[in-house]
Amino acid sequence: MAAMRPLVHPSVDDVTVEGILHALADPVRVAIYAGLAASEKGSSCSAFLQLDNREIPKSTLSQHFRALREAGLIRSERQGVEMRNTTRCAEINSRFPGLLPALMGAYQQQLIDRMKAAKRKGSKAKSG
Amino acid sequence: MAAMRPLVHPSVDDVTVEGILHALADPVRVAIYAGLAASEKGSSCSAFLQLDNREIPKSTLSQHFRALREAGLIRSERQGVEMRNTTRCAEINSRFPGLLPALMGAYQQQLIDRMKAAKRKGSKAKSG
DNA sequence: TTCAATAGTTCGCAACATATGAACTAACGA
DNA sequence: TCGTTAGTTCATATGTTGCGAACTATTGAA
Repeated sequence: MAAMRPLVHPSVDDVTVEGILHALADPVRVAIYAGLAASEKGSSCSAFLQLDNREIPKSTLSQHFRALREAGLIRSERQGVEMRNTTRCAEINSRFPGLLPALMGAYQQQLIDRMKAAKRKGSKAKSG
Repeated sequence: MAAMRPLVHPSVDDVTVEGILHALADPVRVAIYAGLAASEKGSSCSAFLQLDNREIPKSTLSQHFRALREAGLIRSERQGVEMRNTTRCAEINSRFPGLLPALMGAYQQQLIDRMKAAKRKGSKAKSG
């Protein structure tokens, strides 16, 4: 028992904006997506078990990958004992031009702002 | 009893990308936001009780406005017996340049694609 | 004042979603 | 066949959402 059905990848025409936004409204999933986008040949799931100094349980991680997959943001294919995950950003970019760059750019901006804020606070209070 | 506390509007510096995406991952809220963006002097809540040929219960509508407000996307102020809701898109645009246009543009694209698909289907099956 | 009308909010609960430990499947190599 | 590594599924506890009913707030009569 416990079926282990094949992975679902929507066609690019079935990808929805609300699906993308929902998937990328979660910081963990954004970090995963950004990591995949940065790596040239994709990454396994377990590459993200430790993320941003935080332990992610692997069942949780599996759910996050599923969310990204079913939103159409990534493609996952088995490669031996592990999974090769890659972004589908080219496809999505051709359907919704500029959406993903804008999203990721805003997250990047937010990260910069937060680092600046942390630095300000750090110099004010000497040592957290 | 039943407190009716004052409306919460985050400062623009406290607006988060994940908050915006979560708020705009809901088609009803997107329709509201788009409606507000289109109207010159803002709209009341009840202007959206009927939306896209669908009845929205007013308690539900109230929650949607709250979600948009607390994500920092709109500002609501009482004006007599009703509420004046306006977008905060200028503020957000200066913090996350291009994010909102990209989002709304993608939704617009999706709408166009759906209309095209419906037309195709309509001419194939004569009268769906 | 008191009453009614209009516009939103809050409450309570049912339905749905999410996070995670435990138990599982799947591929590989010894 | 067994062990190992990688990921999925299940059960469940906890969180979130949708909506009817009951409430608050403001205005405008009477």
